[in-house]
Amino acid sequence: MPTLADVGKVAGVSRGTVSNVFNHPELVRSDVRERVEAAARQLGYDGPDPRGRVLRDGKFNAIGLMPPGAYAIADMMRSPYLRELVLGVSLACDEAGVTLSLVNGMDESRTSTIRDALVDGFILGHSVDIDLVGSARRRRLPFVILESAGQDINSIRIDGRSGALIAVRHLTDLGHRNFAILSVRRTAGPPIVHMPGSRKHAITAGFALDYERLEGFATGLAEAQLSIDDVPIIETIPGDPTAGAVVFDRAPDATAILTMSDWQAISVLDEAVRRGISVPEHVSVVGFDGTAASARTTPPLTTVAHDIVGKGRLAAEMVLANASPKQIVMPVELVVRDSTAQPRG
Amino acid sequence: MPTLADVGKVAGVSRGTVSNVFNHPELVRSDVRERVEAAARQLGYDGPDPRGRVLRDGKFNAIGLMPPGAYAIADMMRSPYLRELVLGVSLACDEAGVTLSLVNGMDESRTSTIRDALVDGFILGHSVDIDLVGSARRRRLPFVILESAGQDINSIRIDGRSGALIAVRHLTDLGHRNFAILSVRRTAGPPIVHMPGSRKHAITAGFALDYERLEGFATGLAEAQLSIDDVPIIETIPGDPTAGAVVFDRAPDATAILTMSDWQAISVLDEAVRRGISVPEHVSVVGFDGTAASARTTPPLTTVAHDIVGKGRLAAEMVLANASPKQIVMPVELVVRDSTAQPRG
DNA sequence: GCGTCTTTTTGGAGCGTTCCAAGTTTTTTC
DNA sequence: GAAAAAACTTGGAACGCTCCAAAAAGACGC
Repeated sequence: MPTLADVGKVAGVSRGTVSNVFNHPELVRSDVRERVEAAARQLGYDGPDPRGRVLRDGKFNAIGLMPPGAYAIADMMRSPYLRELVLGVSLACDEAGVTLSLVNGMDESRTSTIRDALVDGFILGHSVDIDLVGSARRRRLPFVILESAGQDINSIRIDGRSGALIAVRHLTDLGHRNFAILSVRRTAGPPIVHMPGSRKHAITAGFALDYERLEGFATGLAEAQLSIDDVPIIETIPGDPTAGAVVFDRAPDATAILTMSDWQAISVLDEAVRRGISVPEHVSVVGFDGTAASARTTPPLTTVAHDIVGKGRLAAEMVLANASPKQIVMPVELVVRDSTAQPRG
Repeated sequence: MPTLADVGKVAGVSRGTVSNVFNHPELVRSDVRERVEAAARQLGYDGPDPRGRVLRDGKFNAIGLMPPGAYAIADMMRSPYLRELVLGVSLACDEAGVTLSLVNGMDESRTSTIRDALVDGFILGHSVDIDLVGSARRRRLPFVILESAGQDINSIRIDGRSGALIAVRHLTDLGHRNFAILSVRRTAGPPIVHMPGSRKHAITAGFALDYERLEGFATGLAEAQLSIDDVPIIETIPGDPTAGAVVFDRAPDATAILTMSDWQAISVLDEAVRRGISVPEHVSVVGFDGTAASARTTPPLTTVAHDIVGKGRLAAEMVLANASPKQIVMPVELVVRDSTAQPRG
């Protein structure tokens, strides 16, 4: 493969001039420029090799996005939530003319991914086991971590506690007394069921966000003289298609199902159709996230919404701006649609 | 920032040995390894800088995906079709441990994107105006182009002609005689309406796929003694939310609407709801692509389906394998659901 | 202990570019 | 037509790494 220097030799000019022909043509006299271009054509040289540029400039013009938890990059296309997050990130990347690299990071390999990715900054979804923040720090690149707090680092998270609280209040106001909670399992594996009595207070390890939401649920239930300890809690990975079935099997008496993502709520809705259970007549369902998908289900989903696209965009902008660390908490809001109603008689 | 050489100096060993500690630790005696690791810790050196590695190895361990037509990378999250395509690509990337770079390419900048992207190969969605193939060739990297033919290059396309044909046959078999066609506009801009009589034979520039499909429609109509020249043809960009409205406004007598993507068909379905037109009682609608979304609409969409995820996966595998050029044509199949029925009396 | 074989370590070469201060040529001005 | 100013070109330095052939060190057998 010809290089800048080869072209220069043929055209009888220096490397620097050839470089200028491609990058700053206005600095080169036109006859020289033409000679260089002719030489380049003759050698089949099509402009500076990005590899050399990267070393010299030290920049990749790309940011990396790593999915949270046990997700692979393919899951970012499947999850309604992640899809909107990626949309927001890509909007900012489009504007900044920067490439978006979807970097994989299943568990152990996450840290090596961080070490080796060809990016100028990261957006990290949080992981349970791994010291992502430490790895990211060591790489000395700007980064934002989502749904996780931390001093002196960029983070964006939602107010999960309030979100959970308003969801429960909405349902208790409607008169519900029998709940089930569909919580998130953050590691790969089958659903975990915690029935009342048969469990410790603490639930399987999750993200900070998950504990917060559980707390919010507990507070809301307590306000209605109910205890979360009497509520079945089922944990599934977000895309688990069996989530709905497990809920109906293990909590048949619930009149209200609280979930931690729209994706899970959709699974519940699908299973309800399969079993001839009608929503909201027999059972009320509340989603979480407020994805576009939640507005298009049958019935449209009541959900705890936040601006996912805006979150993704903001995350990308923070990475790109590389300013001093900020911790941002995004507000949530209950969007009431048709999947919740008073319990029957 | 410390470098390999700095670490070597502190540990009293050569650069090569430090490199081995990080990349081939089994080649280094353990006491030396520990000394090097200590030196690295002391200097805050966290492993070889990927910039140097890229220059030396000449590989990026990434493939680039460029969206077709006037799409930006954000649109890949919006379009049901592209979303599945990206899913397929990312599945193959996950398996190969390769990063997926979403590279932008609005029109003129596409070729420079190809020149500069930090990837080992490309998957290109076709573009109308630009000589993508030429640029990709010059970069001398393996690439696949989608929905576009070409000698001596990798390409994957669907059999659009047959797809269009079976869609029309399905509708004429049901007894439909009044059609409208919702075609694709491949450049940015508002809908273009071609009414019978007021148009030339040729339609606005599109992809090869679009012409093929128009041909297939024409053939199918001719089989039923109908002429495509009597059919209103409306061209919209795929995500245009007004597509449905334009169709109903300009082709109010149609009992059957042929589209070129599920996304457009969904827009028609939405507009039908808004106007109180019921599908399939008042009007039949056929989608194209066979996305997962098409199975979840109300009513579920009859559509010309192909294996989009498989296509994306295959494209990535071809790029990764870098074998001799293949031209692949994928079969299509009519999936009959509930959006088509006999026309009313 | 000495030669032989094996395991480790070394340091030069090269990957292709861009920057920049210094040098050279061309143009302008009087 | 010479001096000054402007325009253009040059080539060394640096970016940080990995490979590899050769050198050095260590292990082993007798």
